[in-house]
Amino acid sequence: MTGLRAQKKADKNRRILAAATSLFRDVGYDSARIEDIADMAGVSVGTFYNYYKNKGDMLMATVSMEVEEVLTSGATLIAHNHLDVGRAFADLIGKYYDHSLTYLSKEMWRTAMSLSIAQPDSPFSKRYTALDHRLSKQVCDLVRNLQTRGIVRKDVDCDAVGEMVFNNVNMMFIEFVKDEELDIAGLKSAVARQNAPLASLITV
Amino acid sequence: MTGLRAQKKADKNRRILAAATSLFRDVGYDSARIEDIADMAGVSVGTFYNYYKNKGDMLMATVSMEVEEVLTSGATLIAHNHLDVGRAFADLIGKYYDHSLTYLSKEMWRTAMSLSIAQPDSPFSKRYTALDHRLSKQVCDLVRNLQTRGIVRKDVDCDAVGEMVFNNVNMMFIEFVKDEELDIAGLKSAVARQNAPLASLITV
DNA sequence: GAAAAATATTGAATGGGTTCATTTTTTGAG
DNA sequence: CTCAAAAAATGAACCCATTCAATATTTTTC
Repeated sequence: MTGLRAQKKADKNRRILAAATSLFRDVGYDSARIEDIADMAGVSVGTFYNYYKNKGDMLMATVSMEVEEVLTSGATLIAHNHLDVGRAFADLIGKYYDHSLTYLSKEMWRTAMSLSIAQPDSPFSKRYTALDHRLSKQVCDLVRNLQTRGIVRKDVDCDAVGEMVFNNVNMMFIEFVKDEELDIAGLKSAVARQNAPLASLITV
Repeated sequence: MTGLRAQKKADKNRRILAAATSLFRDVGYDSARIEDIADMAGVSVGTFYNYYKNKGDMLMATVSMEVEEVLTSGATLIAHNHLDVGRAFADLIGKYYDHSLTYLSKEMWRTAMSLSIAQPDSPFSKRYTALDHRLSKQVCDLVRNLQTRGIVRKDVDCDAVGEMVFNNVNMMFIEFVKDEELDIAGLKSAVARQNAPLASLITV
């Protein structure tokens, strides 16, 4: 009657998540063995697999959290009354990039991206891709908002522009996580430079 | 005195390459076991590893061939006297996409991309990234060429535009290889639509 | 409250990429 | 031709993620 089962389950889930997060950050994703995670969580290897489909699935919990928060913070920003297209892009993209390393390391991002490309039919990839699309839509929404408010030319295809800007943001982020040397400031300024022509030309 | 050693080496290398290419295409990259490749080539597993650093390294031979040919065919196209920016983009990008599945399957592309992100310090990734940069430069060159010939506005940053267009091409290609349903015609038209605003606005 | 059913845990076994100590082959000097 | 050194080939052993049949625990039924 206590829901003992559910209680234990929740507890174990918490312990496994904590152990994995800690080890991923500590020794890196690749070096964190399932056995180590299970040991640290006080369960067996088999139990780990009852809670998570596989090692990559573990990452999604964290990736998901990271991106959901990014989306939320982006949504509030879109409502602002931006006066300048380039500035608006920089603000939104800045929010994305600034938040990106809150829960995930570069290595964890690389692994997540790598998995989502390598196994596109896995639930992992599906979820990752869905998050990407929501981010892309958000950039499109920003462009549409600017157009409605008369800042962007009436004759531009907002989705086309939004998707192009987002794809560029994404690709540059891949380059960023591939190189431990690069920092967020450099990333931002490179993207701002790339955005400049488009931003200025679509401005009324 | 015959250079017997060198001769055998070249022969084995050829046999391993042929076996791997054939199996990757036939049963897919993941299902092709090193043991199978070695068997088909008539060598031992250990010998495979004397010739290729690892399984992913095998792919690079093919990826490299594919991209080198794409670069060559792109280079001749840049010299043409394009009159329309959108058309010029579509022609170059079309060449890239049309050639992309000559030697590689979508699965092989996914694996190659996935590896290049997951292990950025590996020789594999370095080579892959270098090829990507050359492609990006080629798009920049096209924009510069159009600007020199008075078709693109004098005040645009050709590299910024070129990089943005290429990054979008690349990201869309990732989406393409992630989904076995998508075809090249659809890919081309989606990218053309995304390019349209930028192409029209940078035109004199 | 005892037995049956449902659910969860376990760790040894599996599979495939990669390594490495040992063996075989080739080369070149005498 | 002979033999020692160099180069190449070999496959059993290793590492880890993942699976699964056996075991243990919790819940439900009567």
